[in-house]
Amino acid sequence: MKCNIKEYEDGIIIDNLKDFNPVHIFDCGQCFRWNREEDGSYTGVAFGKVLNVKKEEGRIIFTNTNMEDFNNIWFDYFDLERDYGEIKDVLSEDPILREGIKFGEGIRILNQDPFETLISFIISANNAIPRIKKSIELISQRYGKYIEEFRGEKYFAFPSPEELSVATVEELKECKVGFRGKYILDGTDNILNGQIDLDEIKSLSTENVKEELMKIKGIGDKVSSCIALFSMRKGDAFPIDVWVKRVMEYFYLKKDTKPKEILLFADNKFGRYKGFAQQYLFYYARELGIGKEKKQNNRK
DNA sequence: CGGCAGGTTAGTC
DNA sequence: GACTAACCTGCC
Repeated sequence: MKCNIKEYEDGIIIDNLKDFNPVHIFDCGQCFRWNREEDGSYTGVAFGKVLNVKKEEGRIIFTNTNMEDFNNIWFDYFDLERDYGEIKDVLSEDPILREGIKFGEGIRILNQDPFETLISFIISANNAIPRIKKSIELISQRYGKYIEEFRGEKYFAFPSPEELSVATVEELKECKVGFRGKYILDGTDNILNGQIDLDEIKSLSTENVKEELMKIKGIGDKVSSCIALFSMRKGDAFPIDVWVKRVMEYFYLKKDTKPKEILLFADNKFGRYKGFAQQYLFYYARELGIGKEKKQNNRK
């Protein structure tokens, strides 16, 4: 990478970091523990650390960290070794995606902790983002380790499988997970007793990763694709939620289409980068307000 | 305040 | 194999 990384008293500053837009990274549904501060920066928790991220005059400022943590955790977490220029070049061959890339400029797919991602996306099923965030926060407060206070807020790590295994369905209900409590426990069980080894399945093909993950109750096609894409470097995973379905039908298929067929189409069209394509399309859809035409009285 | 959003399961055909 | 009601909570 040709960018300039400097350490300062409370963190790291990077000049000339291409393809890094905090808004698009944190606001595209891939992560749930990042929150916007009043100054426009984002504070979040990952791998037991609290970090603040801000883009200012083309520089990226990582606050509350140091060179060691940056190298050991954040470099990989933010997928900084990946050349998004190459991905954008390939995807730009499609004229629709060329437009989408403009709106989603600076998006990166994070490499998150697999267990946290697994539980988070079990919670995401049939759920809305603010509620998902709330549940994950409550679970972290209740079962995770206290990390520190940052700008007046207390931060907790997401629990390990061991820490979460003491939970009961009743307790999880208090964390607002609704009917998903039993799925969370089934997932935790499967990881704890070694039925599914997340580090091991990482090396499988996307299709086989999904198959392994779907052995867990509450994990189907969409959720397993999200876990593969957002925590296991499976850039060819293509999670199809209602929004992706709408976007794909609107731009390409022009008619009601089953997820299986959408996946097939995406595979032909975008190939090994279809996971990234999905992220860019999401922004294009948002910009154009696709899906809102039926109910105009929406936000924004 | 009733209606609705949102993936997966489990049941029915 | 395809189709669909039910699941829980918060927001409109």
